[in-house]
Amino acid sequence: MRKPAGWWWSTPDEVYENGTCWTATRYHGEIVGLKLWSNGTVDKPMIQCRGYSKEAFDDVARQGITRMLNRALKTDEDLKPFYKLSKRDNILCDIVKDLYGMHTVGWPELFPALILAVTLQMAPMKRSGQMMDSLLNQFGEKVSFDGKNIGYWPSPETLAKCPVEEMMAKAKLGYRAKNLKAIAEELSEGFPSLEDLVAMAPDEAKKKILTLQGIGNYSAELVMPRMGFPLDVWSAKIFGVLFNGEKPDNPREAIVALREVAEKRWNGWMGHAFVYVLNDLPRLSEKFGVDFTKF
DNA sequence: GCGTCCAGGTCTACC
DNA sequence: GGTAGACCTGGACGC
Repeated sequence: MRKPAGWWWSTPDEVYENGTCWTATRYHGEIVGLKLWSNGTVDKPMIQCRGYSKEAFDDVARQGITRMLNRALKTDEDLKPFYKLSKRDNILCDIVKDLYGMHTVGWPELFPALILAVTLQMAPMKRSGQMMDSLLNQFGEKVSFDGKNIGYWPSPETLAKCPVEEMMAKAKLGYRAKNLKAIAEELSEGFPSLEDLVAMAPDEAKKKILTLQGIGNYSAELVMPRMGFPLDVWSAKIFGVLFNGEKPDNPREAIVALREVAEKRWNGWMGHAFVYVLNDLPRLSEKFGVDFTKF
C-alpha cells in the first residue's frame, strides 16, 4: 500500500516520516494515537499498527480499531479489475504504472470528513486550510505519544454545544458555521457511523448523507464510504481537458456532463480513476502538454 | 493603504 | 423541473 498524496488520512496534524505515519482518531469518543508503518511490499502488503490510549485496550477495542483500519485503508480492495480496465484506457494506462499498488482511502471517522467537505465549499484552498486549522486549534484536542504531539478534530458533541457566533469568530467559518453546527447536532444525536454507512447500499448511504444540512452532491461524494467522484470546479477543469481537450468555459455547469462521461468510460471504477488521476498530475501534465498542477 | 472581486457549493424563492 | 441569486469573509489584485 502507498500513502496517497494530497489530503491527510485522519488529521492535518499527522506526521509522515520514512514510511511511518503518526496520527490519531476517535474511538467510542476517546482519542487514540496511532502509529502505522509498512512491514510488507507492494506485492505482499502488510501494515503494522500500534495504538496508544489512556486506558489499556481490551480485545473488543483492539478488534474494533483493527476493523476501522481495514475499512479506512481499504486493505481488502481488489485492484486487479481496475488495472485490467486501465490497460486499454489512454488516460489511465501510464498512471497505474506510476501508482501501482495504491489503494484508495476511506475516512477513519465521519465528522472530520464532513468538516473537510464543508470548509472546501466556496473558498480558495488557502482559506479552507485556514478554517480547518482554526477548528483544530480552537476546538480540537491534542494527543501525545511516542514522542509526537498530534492535534485532532473536535467531536460533534463539542461543536453541537458551541454557539454559531463563536464558531464564526474563532474558526472564520462564515456562513458555513450554521451548517457545521447543524451537522454536529445531527451526528451527536445519533447518525449512522461510517461503519453503518458501509453496510448500506451505496445509493441509500448517499441519500442519508444528503439529508445533512449544507451537504450537497459534491460533499456527499467526498464523504461516501465507497470512493465517489466528487467533481468540483477545480477537478472539472482537469477532467474537461482530459475528456474534451480543453478547460470548460463554465466548469461549474460542466460538472454533470463530465460525470456522465466518466461514468460511461470507467463504469464502476470511476472513483478509483478519480483518485489515480488526481494523484499523478505531473505525469499527466507531461503526457497532455498541459500543466495540471497549476490549475 | 484602500476598494473591489470572488472562491475546489448549497439552498431557496421564484418562475 | 429548472435556475438566478444570496450566502461569510479573507486573500489576491489593481490602483
